[in-house]
Amino acid sequence: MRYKKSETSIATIVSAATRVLARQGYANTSLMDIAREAGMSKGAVHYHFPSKDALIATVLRQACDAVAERTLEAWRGEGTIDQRMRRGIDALWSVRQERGDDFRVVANLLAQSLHEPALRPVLSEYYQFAADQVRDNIVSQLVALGFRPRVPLAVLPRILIAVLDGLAMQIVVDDAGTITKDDVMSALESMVVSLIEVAPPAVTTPAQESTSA
Amino acid sequence: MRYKKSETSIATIVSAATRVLARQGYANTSLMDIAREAGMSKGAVHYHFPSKDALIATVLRQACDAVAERTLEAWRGEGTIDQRMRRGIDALWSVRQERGDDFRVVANLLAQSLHEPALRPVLSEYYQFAADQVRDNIVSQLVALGFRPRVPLAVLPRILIAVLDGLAMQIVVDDAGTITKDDVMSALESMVVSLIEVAPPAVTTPAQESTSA
Amino acid sequence: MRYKKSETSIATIVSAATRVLARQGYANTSLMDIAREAGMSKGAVHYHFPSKDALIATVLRQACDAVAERTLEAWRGEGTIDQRMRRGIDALWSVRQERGDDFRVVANLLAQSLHEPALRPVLSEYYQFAADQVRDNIVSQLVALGFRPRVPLAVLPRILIAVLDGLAMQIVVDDAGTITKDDVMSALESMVVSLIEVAPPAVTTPAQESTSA
Amino acid sequence: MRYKKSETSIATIVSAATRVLARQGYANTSLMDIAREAGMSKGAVHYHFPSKDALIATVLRQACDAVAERTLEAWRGEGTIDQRMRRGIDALWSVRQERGDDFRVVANLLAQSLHEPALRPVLSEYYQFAADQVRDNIVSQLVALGFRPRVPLAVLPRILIAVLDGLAMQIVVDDAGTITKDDVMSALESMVVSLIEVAPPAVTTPAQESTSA
DNA sequence: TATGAATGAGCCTTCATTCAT
DNA sequence: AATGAATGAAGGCTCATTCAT
Repeated sequence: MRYKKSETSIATIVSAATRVLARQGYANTSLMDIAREAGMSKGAVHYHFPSKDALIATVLRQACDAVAERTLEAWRGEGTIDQRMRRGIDALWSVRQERGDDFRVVANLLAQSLHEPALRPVLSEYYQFAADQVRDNIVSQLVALGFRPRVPLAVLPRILIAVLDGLAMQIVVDDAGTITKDDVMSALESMVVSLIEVAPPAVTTPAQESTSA
Repeated sequence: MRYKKSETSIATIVSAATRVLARQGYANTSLMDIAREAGMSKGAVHYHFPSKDALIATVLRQACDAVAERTLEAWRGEGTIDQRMRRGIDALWSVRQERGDDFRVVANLLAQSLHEPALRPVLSEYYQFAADQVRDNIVSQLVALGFRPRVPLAVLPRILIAVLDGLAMQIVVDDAGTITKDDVMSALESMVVSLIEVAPPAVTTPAQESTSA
Repeated sequence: MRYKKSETSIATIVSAATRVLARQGYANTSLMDIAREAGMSKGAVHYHFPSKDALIATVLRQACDAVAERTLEAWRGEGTIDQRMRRGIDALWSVRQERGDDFRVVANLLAQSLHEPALRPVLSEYYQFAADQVRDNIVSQLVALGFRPRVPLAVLPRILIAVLDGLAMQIVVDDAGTITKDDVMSALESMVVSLIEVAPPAVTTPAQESTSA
Repeated sequence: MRYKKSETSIATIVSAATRVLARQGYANTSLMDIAREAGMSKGAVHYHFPSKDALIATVLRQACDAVAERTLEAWRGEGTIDQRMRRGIDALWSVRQERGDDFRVVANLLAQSLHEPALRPVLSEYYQFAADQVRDNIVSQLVALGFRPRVPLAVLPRILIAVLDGLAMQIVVDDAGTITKDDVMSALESMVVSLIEVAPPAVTTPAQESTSA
C-alpha cells in the first residue's frame, strides 16, 4: 500500500522516458526532458533512479519486453500451424515497420551498445528471446513435419530476425523505399522453406543436386 | 597550391573524427576529442567545418564510401562467377563482422539518423549503392543464367544486405554468440538460391549446367 | 514517558552525526549521510532538528563537552600534585593526538566557525573551560606554591592549550612528523616552569614548605 | 607573449578565489562565486583549471607562500640579533592575528585537510618552511651563543609555531579574548629562553633545584 | 513519531560556438 | 590557416527542506 505512489511514479517516469527517447534518441535526451514529459521535477526522477544510466537500463529492459510481448501474442491464439506462423511473422515485421516507441528505443540503444557495454546483456537476452520464439513456433514445427534445416538449428531463427532488423534499418533511412509488406512476407516464407531441406519424401531433388554439385 | 594545406587539414580532421567516433560513439564524442586526436585546436576544426553536424555529415559520407569501396574491390578481380560471388559476399560479411572504424561509424550514425533526418539521405544512398552491387554482381548473374526470382528484383539485394546487417547487430550485442562465418555463408547461399525459383519444368536446367561449367 | 522515545532518537542522531562528521568533515557531510548512519529517514532527522545548522550546533556542543570531560577526569583522582598535573597534561595531549571523533568534530567546526559566527560562542566557551581547567589545576597550584607568572594569569593557560592545539594541527598534516609524545611532555613542563618566575630572593620558599608539609 | 593573457587570467582567478575562500570558507564557496568575483564566466575558470580541486590546490599553495613570504621579510633587514628575532616573532604573530585573506585560506584548508589528504603535502611543506625559518633565525642563533635546548632542536621551532597557531584559533572564536599582543610577545620570549638551558655560566639555579625537588 | 515522496536551487563540469589575434 | 581565450547554455547530480500520510 505504502509503496503504491512510488511504483506509480516509476511507471510514469519510465513511460515518459520511453516516449522521449523514442522521439529524440539517446544522444539528445536529457533528464530534464524526461522530467518535463513526466510532469515532475528533475529531482523526483533522481529520487527514483540513482542515475541516468540506471533509468535508461530500466527503459531498455521494458522496451525489450514490450516488443517481445507484442509478437508473443501473435503466436498464441488459434488457427492452423500455417496461420499461426504467418501471424507470428506478420507481428515480427509489423512491430519493426511501425516503428513504435518501444522499437525505436530498442533500435537506438542497440547502436548505443556499441559503445556502452553495460547495455549489451539486456539486448543479448532480447535477441535470444526473439530467436527462441521463432525456433519454438516456426522451426520446431517444420522439423516436426519432417523438414531438416540446412543451417544449425540455433542459427536459423537468428537469421530470420536478422532479415527483419536489417530491413527495418533500411526503411528508417528511406521510408519511401521499395519494400512492401508483401515483399517481406513472401521473401521470408521462401527463405524459411529454402533453409529447410525436405527430408522424408524426396531423397534428392533436382535442385539440390545442382546446388551440391 | 594555396588550397593544399587546407585540404590536408580537412582530411586529417575527418580521419581523426572517424577514429574517435568509432571508438566513442556519437553521443560521447566532443569536438575537443576530435581536435585532440587530429593534433589541432578546437578553433581549427571550426575553421574548416561550420558546425559539428557538418563535420559529422562529412565523416559519415566518407565512412559510407569506405565501406562500399571495400566490398567493391571484392567483386572485381578474377575468377569464375561463382568465385566472385563468394568473394563478394565474404567481403560484405567481413566488413561487418570485423567492425572496423568505418563500419562502426556508419552503424552508429545510422541509429542517430532515426532522430536526425539530415543524415538519412547519405545513408539511403549508401544502402542503394550496396544493393546495386549485389544486384549487379549476384542477382543479375543468376537471372542471366535463367533463374527467376520469387521476390521483386529490387527487393532481393536488399534482403541480402538486411541479413548481414541484422546479424552484425546481433554479434555486437553478444560476441560469443553461436553464429560462425560458415553459418552465415552457407545460409546466404541457401537463401540466394531459395529466393530464386528454378525454372519449373526443367529437371536439369541449362543454367545449372553453366554454373558447374 | 512520552518524551523518552524522542530523546533516544535525538541522542541517536547526534551520535551518528558525530561519527559522520568526524569521518567526512562538514563540507562533505549531508543530512542523508547522517540519517543513514542513524538508521532513520531524512524526514526523521528534520523532525527533531529544524535545520542542518541546528543539528550541527548541537553536535558541536556535545563534542566539546566530550573532549572537556575526557580531560576533566584526568585531573580528578588521586596522586600528588605533580602526578595529577602530569596526568592532566597527558590527557590534554592524548585527546588531540588520538584524533577521536569528538576532537575531529571540534577541529573541523572550529575552522567552519571562521565563516559561521553562530558556532563561535560554543567554541569560545569550550576554550574558556579548557583554560579554566588548566588554571585551576596547574597554574593556581604553582602560584600557591609561591611561583609568580611572568605573563598575566589568565593568559598562561591559554598558551598551554595553544601549544597543544597547534601541535595537533601539525601532526594532522604530517603524521610522520618528528614530534613525539615525550617531546611534547617535556617541552610543556619546561614551558610551564619558564613562564613562572621563581620568587627572586627565596632559596627555599615557604610555599614549598607547605607543599611538603 | 602569446600566453600573457592566460597568465593574467590565472592570476586574476587565483586572487579572486583567495578572497572568496577567505570570506566564505571552503564549504560555502562555489566556482560560481569565484567566477563572479573574478569578473569572468564559470567556463573561463574551468578553461584555466581542470577542476575545482586543482584551483583550490593552487590557491592554497599561493596562500602558503604569501604567508611565509610575509614573515621571511621580517628576519631579513638590519638590526641586532635581538631586534631581528623580535621583528620575526612579531611578524609571525601579526600575520595570524590580522587574519588576512591568505592566512584565513591556510587556516580553513588546514581543517579541510583532515578529510582531504590531497591538501596535506602542501601544508606539510608550509609548516616545515615556517619551522625552518624559526630554527635558522632564532634557535640557531641562540645555540651559537652557547645556549643548549632542552627539547630536540627540530621540535623547538615547531612548538613556537604551535603556540602562535593555537592562539590564533582562540582569537578567531573569541576576538574580545584577553590575549594582547604584548602577552604573546612576552610569553614567547620567556618560552624561548626557558626551552633553552643556559649552559656555561650557571651550573644550577635555585629554580631548577625546586623543580627537580 | 516517523516515513516516503517530491521540490527546486545550486553545484561541478562539459561543450559547441565565437572571436581577437 | 590556425590558436588560445572566453562564453553561456545545458547536463547530470546532490541536497536541505517541505509535506501528506
